[in-house]
Parts: sequence; structure tokens; C-alpha cells
Amino acid sequence: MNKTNENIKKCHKCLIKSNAANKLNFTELDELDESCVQVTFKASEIIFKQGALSSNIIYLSSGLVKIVIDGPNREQILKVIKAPCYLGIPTTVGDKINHYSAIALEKTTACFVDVSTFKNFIKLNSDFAYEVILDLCKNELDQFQRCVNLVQLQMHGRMAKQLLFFANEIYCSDEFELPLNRNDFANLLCSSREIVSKILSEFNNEGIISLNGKKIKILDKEKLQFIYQNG
Amino acid sequence: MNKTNENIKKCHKCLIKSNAANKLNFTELDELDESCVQVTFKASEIIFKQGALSSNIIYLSSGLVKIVIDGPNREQILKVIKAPCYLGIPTTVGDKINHYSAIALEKTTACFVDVSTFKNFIKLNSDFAYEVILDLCKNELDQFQRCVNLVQLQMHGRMAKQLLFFANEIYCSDEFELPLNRNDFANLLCSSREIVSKILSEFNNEGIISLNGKKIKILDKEKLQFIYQNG
DNA sequence: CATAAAATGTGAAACATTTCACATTTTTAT
DNA sequence: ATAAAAATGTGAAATGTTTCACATTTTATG
Repeated sequence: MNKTNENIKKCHKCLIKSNAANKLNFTELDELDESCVQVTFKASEIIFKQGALSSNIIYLSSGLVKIVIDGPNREQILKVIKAPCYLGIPTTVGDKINHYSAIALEKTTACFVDVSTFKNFIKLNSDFAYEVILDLCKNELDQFQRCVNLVQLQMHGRMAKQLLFFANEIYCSDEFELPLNRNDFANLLCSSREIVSKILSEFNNEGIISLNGKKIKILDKEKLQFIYQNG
Repeated sequence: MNKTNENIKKCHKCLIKSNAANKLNFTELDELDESCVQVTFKASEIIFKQGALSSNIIYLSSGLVKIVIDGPNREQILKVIKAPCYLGIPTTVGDKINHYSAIALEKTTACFVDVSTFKNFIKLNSDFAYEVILDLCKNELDQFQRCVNLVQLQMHGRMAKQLLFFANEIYCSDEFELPLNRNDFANLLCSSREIVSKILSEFNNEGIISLNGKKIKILDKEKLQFIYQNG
């Protein structure tokens, strides 16, 4: 029955699985398959919006997403996350209201899983539950680190850190195209559009990066590392 | 057998239970009781230290604790938490290394639960697991909010917010004694000792609070709320 | 109780960032 | 292709915060 790829069910096929989904057995994967809808988003499309009700857990199988929250003074980008990962567990599991928005930064494939199915897996498969707990724990520690960096580093340090993050964690290359415009980049670094422009120009003039619009090539990684650790 | 209070086992007696522990049955509470050690900390004593290995989940049954992380430039107080609550799940469940320190701000009673017992409960009691997940989710959303406030509000707003937090959430009274000295208060608000002094004096002179060393009485809550929402 | 040590208060200078203004470039829509 | 709209770059002034210096108060210790 499963001889050709086409006959393999969606969730069995979706090979880039989370640690949690890896703990599911075939019957459970079938069940996931039944209650799961896959949607593809284009860049800049809203996956879910702050304030709206939510009844799905979302698993990103491919793509890049920004997590945005309306702050008292401006929009803040809490983080940029890359598939494969879960999205919106805290929101959906808690009070059902999205406390932030998720917006695609590039073509992104998302699986919407009904929260009751998700809860059922937690109930019936303790390995799955434990992996979800691990995932949430990791997110919490990461968020602490981001917060400390935002608050304690000056802009040059934050910029250096973020460029290294894009190169090392997101694109796995020293050459990449920024997925954000200057304004969004400022909202991610918690600064202003103007400062972002100025510092990028500065880094460019000093030969730390080469800059051409959104195209960035990191030329001196050690220097960036130094700026991050001393600014 | 359980006629007098003294005969009731520790974890059955520890009535201020977490939502998670409420899902445990009597047998499980007995098991928790066996593998759980209760310790009392005096103010300023370290409950666990950043960098050290950890193999316990901690449940605070009474007291007040500060969560401290060594930042690149200074020590940062991530949050002040009040019993009853869990402590250190992300740390213990993840890589076993404490990513922050926990220090008692007043007499605090903490139950150290072996992580294998904890994992066992997650495995065997899905309601327990789900409550733990809920708890972690709530923490994540709270942390987002704290981070946004820290980054987007100016010092007057952050100070107003923190005073309201102490009054409303921690002490449930408009009159309280700060559990932190000026330096720690600065580390919590991510500012300097001097600014904290100046703003507290200012609030005092303007009749928003009455200030006497660490003793604070909030006189004009509406004004604080206004400063928080506009600063 | 006396003395040292730690914590706190406060003005002035130094600093980083934000805001403003406006020129320029790039993108979008017709 | 061309006009309109959006995004970007950059200097200068305004602002908020940090740092420094030092006086004062409070707390700890013998």
C-alpha cells in the first residue's frame, strides 16, 4: 500500500519531524494525519494574528517566520524562527488568545494540528509530552538570553550578534539576504531604522561586512564576535 | 493512621499545591513524599547557582526568590517569583546545568524533587504533564511581556510598573518593604543604582509614594498606572 | 558603643540613542 | 515606461541614561 511516495500519508512523509513527533507511533501518525491541515504561506503573509483566537498547534515544516508583538511604543519582533519547529504552543495551550503575531518571512509550510489531538498525544504518549516539555524549556532559556542581550548590549553589539545569528543559525552561510527591511530589523534589535542604517554602513566602511541593500556578506567574523562580546 | 496532622505525610500536608501536583493521586503523593526533601532558606541564601549541575526540580512552597543571571556587563535579575510555584524546570529538564541562580529574598521553603520522580509522573500521569506544560507556557508569555516592558519603557515607566507589581502581585498591599536594595532593584529594572534612587526620590517628592529607606507606601496608584502606560 | 564597611542620595559631565529633517534610492502600480 | 509610494541614508539637535565624584546615612562588627 505504501509502495510509492504518493501513497504515504502526509505526516509520515513530512520527514523533517520534531523530536516530539518522532516519539509518535504509526497509528498516532495516522491520527495526526487525519486532524492536520497543511498550508503554505508566501512571504509577508500572516500565519496568525495577535489578539485572535487560536485552536491549533502549528508545526512549521519549512520556512522562516517572525514573531511580532505590539508593544506600548512600537512593534517588537521577539524572534525570528526557522523550521522545523513548533509555533504557538504557549498561546493555544493557555488562554486560547494569540499573544503575538506570526508572519512568514519567506515561503513557509505550516501544519495546523487541532489542539485536542495535541492534548490527546500528551495524554497517551508520555515520550511525546516529555519532548514538548523539553522544547518549551529550551525556548524559555533562549528567551532569557535574548532579553539579556537586548538590554545589556549596546547597538553595535546587538547588531553584531544578530548578523552572526543569521549567518550561523539561519542561513548557515556568511553570505545571505536579510529577510527583514531596515524598519523590521530595527524592531528586532529594539532600535530605530536610522541607527540600523548607520551601523550597517559603518560595518561596511570598516570592511567587517560587505553591504548591498539587503544582501550581506560577512567578511570578518572574528571582528563581529569581538564587537558582540565587548559592546 | 492519618488522624493527627503529624501523621499525614509531607506532600499530603503541603497544602499550597501547584496545579500540577493537584493532579497526583494519593499513591503518587506518597511517592513524591519519599523522593522529596524540604529545605528552608534564609534571606540572601543561594537556592541554586548558575553554572552548577542540577538534578532536582524545585517546588517553592513558601517565600520569595530572585532569579539572577550573569550578563555580559552586569548581573541581571530576570524576575522575582513568589511561592507557590515551580523553579528550575527548564534548567533541570534540559542540559542539567543551571543557566541562572536562584536566591531567597525572604525565608523560603523549597521542596527538592528528584528529576527521575518528576519524569515518572509525566510518564504515568498525563494530567500532571499537561499542567506542567501549561505552567511553562504561562512563563514564556510572561517573559515576553517583561522583555517588551524592559526594552520599550523608559525608566519612570519601568519603575512605576515594578512598584505596581510588588503591591498587586507580591504583597497584595499598597504598603510594603522592598525585598531588594537599590543596587539589586537597578539590576531588576536594568538600570543603575543612581537612577533608581533619583526616581524613587522624585516619586516621593511628587506625592506618588511615601518613601522611607526600603519602606514604600503607594499613595497614588492611578498616577503610577498612568506613568507606566505613558512612559 | 565606636568604628569600619556598606549602602544610599545627588549634582554635573560624558555618552549613546532617538528624533527630526530632508535627500536619495528602490519598489510598486498603472 | 512612468509616476507615485515606500524604503533607505545621513547630518544635526534633543533627549534619556550612565558614569563619575563625593557627601551622607545606614548597617555590620568587634
